[in-house]
Amino acid sequence: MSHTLGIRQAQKQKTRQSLLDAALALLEEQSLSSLGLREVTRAVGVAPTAFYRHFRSTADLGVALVEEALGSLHLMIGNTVSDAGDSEERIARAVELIARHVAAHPAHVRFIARERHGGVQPVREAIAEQLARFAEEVKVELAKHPESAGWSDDDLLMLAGLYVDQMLMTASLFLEALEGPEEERERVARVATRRMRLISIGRRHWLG
Amino acid sequence: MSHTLGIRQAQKQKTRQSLLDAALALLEEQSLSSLGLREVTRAVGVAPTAFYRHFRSTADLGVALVEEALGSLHLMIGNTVSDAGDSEERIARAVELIARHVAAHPAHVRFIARERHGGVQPVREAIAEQLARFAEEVKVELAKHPESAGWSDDDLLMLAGLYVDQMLMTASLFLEALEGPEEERERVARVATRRMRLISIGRRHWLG
DNA sequence: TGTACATCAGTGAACGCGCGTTCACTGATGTAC
DNA sequence: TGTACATCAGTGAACGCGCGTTCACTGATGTAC
Repeated sequence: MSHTLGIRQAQKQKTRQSLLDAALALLEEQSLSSLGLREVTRAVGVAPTAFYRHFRSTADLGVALVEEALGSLHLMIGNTVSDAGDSEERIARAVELIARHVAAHPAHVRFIARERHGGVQPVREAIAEQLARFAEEVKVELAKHPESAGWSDDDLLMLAGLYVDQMLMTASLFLEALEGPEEERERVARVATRRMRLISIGRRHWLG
Repeated sequence: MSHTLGIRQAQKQKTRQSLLDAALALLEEQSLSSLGLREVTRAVGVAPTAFYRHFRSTADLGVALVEEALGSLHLMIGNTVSDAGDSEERIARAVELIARHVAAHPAHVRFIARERHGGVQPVREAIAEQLARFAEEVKVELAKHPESAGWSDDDLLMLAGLYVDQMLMTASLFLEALEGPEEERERVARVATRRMRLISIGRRHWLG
């Protein structure tokens, strides 16, 4: 049998994950800069001091949450921005995918939207870094499209950044509509689709 | 002589403004949800209990800050989106105006960017309300442009919202570049200009 | 203009409470032989 | 397999501190006559 984690390591991982989960839940109604260490450990059911076995501070935990929330999204990008289908199909796919992601991971999306410009510097930086990576990856995918012929690398990165920001904006709007009626989410999807369409039209006519 | 405020009223206003100023300064390094009432009064030099003569809570103070930060911006919109000049001139004017505004009121801009998705619901709502008003006003201005012939009201509002979000995004990027070298701010201006240009091109080809 | 009373912005003491951090500890898990 | 020692995740008491809120107050400003 291959390497399994020792009992001790496995238990530690489990506690760490419980701390992350509890923090994420508590962050639905406040910002990271007001999240207390004791608040988190109380929610998990461990002693306050146990926190220090896993994180130096709540800011440190926040950085771990950024990794958890955005780290796994890189694979998704290839599929979303891939050159399969025409422009209109790609837009519909992207909006649908964002809606699904928000419904599946609302707390993660809320955390990122909230802390992107939040009061905790290391967390802001971690998010900025991940988003820059996203933009880079989107750029690479966009470059594969035939519509990108003749585009400078710089212009492609500009367009990629515009898409990334638009995705985040859309995710945030879906989030606000999550508790409301289906009708509201459809409205968000429609507006997001038209925004993407307009950008897409601008893209086609960018040169000449 | 016309009606002047009584001495008592004038002094009260002054203290209130001091509380708002002190809070805004403290919010450069944290979020509203972690801002303490005693922290604010200490910075001003009044007793903690004096706070209650002006605000029910820090959330209440936050709503007042939203009004202060965004309330005065409505007039600016007419000038920015007015139909004077061609598209390229309008974009340059808007980017320049955003840069100036960020340089003149960095703390206000930071506050809005931070609390737009922040942890304090009444403040989020106040910001959302103001931004919706902005979008509405931008829509009205856009409708006056000749390029808007044939556009539905709904599509104009979609475009207006895209512009408003773009302005906020740009303001936030200028803010991050505020402490750095001039070169960095120019980079932000260039990218923002091209984004607006792309949107503007999409706009021209939206119909047909 | 002067007087007597009302208003109310800001005070200061007091309260109970939860915070982050330290420290020496315990006891289950891991490791060497 | 069994034993003896090392590791280390989680404990629990203790600390000093700042928090939000209450309350009765003071004294300058406002108002009525």
